[in-house]
Amino acid sequence: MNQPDAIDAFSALAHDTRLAIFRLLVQRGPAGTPAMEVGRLLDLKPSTLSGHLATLKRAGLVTAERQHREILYAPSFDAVNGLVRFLLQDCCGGDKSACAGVVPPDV
Amino acid sequence: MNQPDAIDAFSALAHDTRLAIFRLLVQRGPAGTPAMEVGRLLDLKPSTLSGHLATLKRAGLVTAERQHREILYAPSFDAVNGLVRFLLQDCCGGDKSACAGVVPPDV
DNA sequence: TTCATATTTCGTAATTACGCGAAATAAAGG
DNA sequence: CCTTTATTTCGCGTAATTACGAAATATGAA
Repeated sequence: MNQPDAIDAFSALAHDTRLAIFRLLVQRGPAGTPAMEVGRLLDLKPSTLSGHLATLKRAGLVTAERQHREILYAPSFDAVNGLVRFLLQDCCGGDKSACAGVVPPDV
Repeated sequence: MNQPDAIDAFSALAHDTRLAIFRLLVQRGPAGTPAMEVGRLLDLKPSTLSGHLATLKRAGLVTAERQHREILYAPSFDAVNGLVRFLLQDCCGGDKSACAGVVPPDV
């Protein structure tokens, strides 16, 4: 993870509708959810939905796979982990004891 | 954590300079870093720095404490944890086995 | 108080993001 | 091929964000 990619990811999540989409995909699980179903559940116009899904995909936060007529979207947990690791990189000047308990041990 | 607060936090991080400031504070540790030193290290004008620090503080990502003449800024690790928990809430429809290993166990 | 240091507020101009209607494109079934 | 379903692209008007100079404010030292 690098700074520009992290900014793309945070920008993607910094939006009411996109954040709702991502959290919905998280709750639906790694098998993926059809775009149309996302739009139906969140009451989004097709063009608006398409733009937001494209933004999330470009940011690496979701993956897309065509299944017959529909496109299934699934969240990327690796992306979330990468973001957190990037945020907390070299935490506390290497003094792990300073932030033990509040930071995952593998950062 | 709720949706509007999460959006404020992600918006705050979705900016080149603010992300650099936050990561610098993380690396400096919980004792805090004077605003002026942040500005010196990242080469920021006072008004620009002030605005960005205020944004990060409003988003709950950093804390500020006056120490003599300076204001010490420190990162909030709790805020990061809260964001991640919010993002991954009710992951995979409650089927923890679906995302074991990629998601912290306490989400 | 007087001065120097540290930080915030305000105004402005340039840039970018936003939703969504309409039209175009893609894929699969009949 | 033709139709239906699913998704994307384009264009427009609107709204929010940005950096930063200049001035104001706050704090502590002399």
